[in-house]
Amino acid sequence: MTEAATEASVDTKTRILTVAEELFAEHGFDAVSLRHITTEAGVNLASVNYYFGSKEGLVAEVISEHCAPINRERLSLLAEAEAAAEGKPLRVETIVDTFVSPVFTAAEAADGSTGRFCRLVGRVMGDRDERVRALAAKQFPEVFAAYQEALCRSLPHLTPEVLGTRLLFMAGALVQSLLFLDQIGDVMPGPGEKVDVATLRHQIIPFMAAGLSAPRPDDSAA
Amino acid sequence: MTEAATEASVDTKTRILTVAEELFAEHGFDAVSLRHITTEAGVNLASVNYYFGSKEGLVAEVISEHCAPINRERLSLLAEAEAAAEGKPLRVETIVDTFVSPVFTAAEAADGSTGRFCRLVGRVMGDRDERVRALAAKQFPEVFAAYQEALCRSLPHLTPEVLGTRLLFMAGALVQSLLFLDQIGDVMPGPGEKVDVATLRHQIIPFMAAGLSAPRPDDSAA
DNA sequence: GTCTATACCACGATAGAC
DNA sequence: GTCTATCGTGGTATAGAC
Repeated sequence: MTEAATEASVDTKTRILTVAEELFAEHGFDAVSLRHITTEAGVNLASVNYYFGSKEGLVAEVISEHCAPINRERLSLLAEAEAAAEGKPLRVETIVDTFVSPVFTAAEAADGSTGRFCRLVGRVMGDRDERVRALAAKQFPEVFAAYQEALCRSLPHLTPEVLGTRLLFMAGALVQSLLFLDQIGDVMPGPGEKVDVATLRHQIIPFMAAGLSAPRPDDSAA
Repeated sequence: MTEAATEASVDTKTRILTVAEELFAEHGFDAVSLRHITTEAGVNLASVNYYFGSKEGLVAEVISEHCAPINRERLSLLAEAEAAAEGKPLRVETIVDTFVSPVFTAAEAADGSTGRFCRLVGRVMGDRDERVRALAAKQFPEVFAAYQEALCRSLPHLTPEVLGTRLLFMAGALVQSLLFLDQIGDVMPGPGEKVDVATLRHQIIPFMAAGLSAPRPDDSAA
């Protein structure tokens, strides 16, 4: 941020980040020690604290590096779709697609297994440490507002408040699905129904679109 | 389990459990040390290991004590509804209600703040430690199967596989909503829109019912 | 500025005395 | 069944070399 990075510092810093990302995705944030990371990266233990301030700082950096481009692509795809629609409200499925697709695209683009990336994303939002979640949530308001606005135009029978809540439901379903991807077999009793990322992506869009488009809560009260 | 519990041992064990539940809900599973728990409970540090084997064992016990009654009530409410329907398929909203209500009932019944309980439930499923999630998932197949069957009857146009996946989406949305309840203000950009448990409960049912009832994935493919 | 060596304190776990 | 003492490992802070 403040200093012009020399080659050496960039090397050390990125080496830490690369290894950390790998190990965090594989074993979780607090199952991986700084000693493990620094040994694997061939750097000194204290350099983590030097470059990132703390372990949490390192975690935050890893999170940022993954979430920022996804959110940027979301806004970009949404803007594209809106430009193409020329003022007309978008189909809800289209809106959902721009929200969901960047996540799966990133998952497939990640070198190595896609499962690793999914677990990392899932871990971020599902983390029990409030500070970690807060870091992830920090990037969200802008994205949230854009989708809320788009949905308001497409679903004029619903209030912004209701749509806001439903956006949270949507994000929750997505995140939790990613988190449980690797142990779906444990919770599904059926015989080896394996659910892969492609299936998930294909099935989640109609679910979300229908949920978002549901009648007003008051209309279906028990 | 194996030994007949004496008064003293029960006292120590339950005292640990009570304090642990409180502190876990408040600060998270690994933010609370065994020393913190045992000091607060007025028992010796080693007694946790004696009664629960490990910290993870204690966590598992706390989880079990919360999830088991919720899942029992789910099955009970579902069975009641099915008995009342006399063989006819249930309304999807009814099914969703039996799934969601026990969670919120438990949240409101918890002495102290309801937020604490919500966070605990959220933490269990959102935990980054796979072993913790696996413990929670262990109780699920039975519940999962019952709901999958009920939904198949109510939504005959959908396959069990699709409904199974949507059940996961539903559970995910619920869990993640609980987890983020206390920091919704951070992610929602609007001016102080506070979302309380009652609102959440009221709004989540139509969302889920509509999502579950959505057309087959193939029908709405892009 | 960048990096290293090292010391510190809190944690979970366990062995063995009582 | 309960306690004390202790072990290995964790994150963190700092003094000082380059």
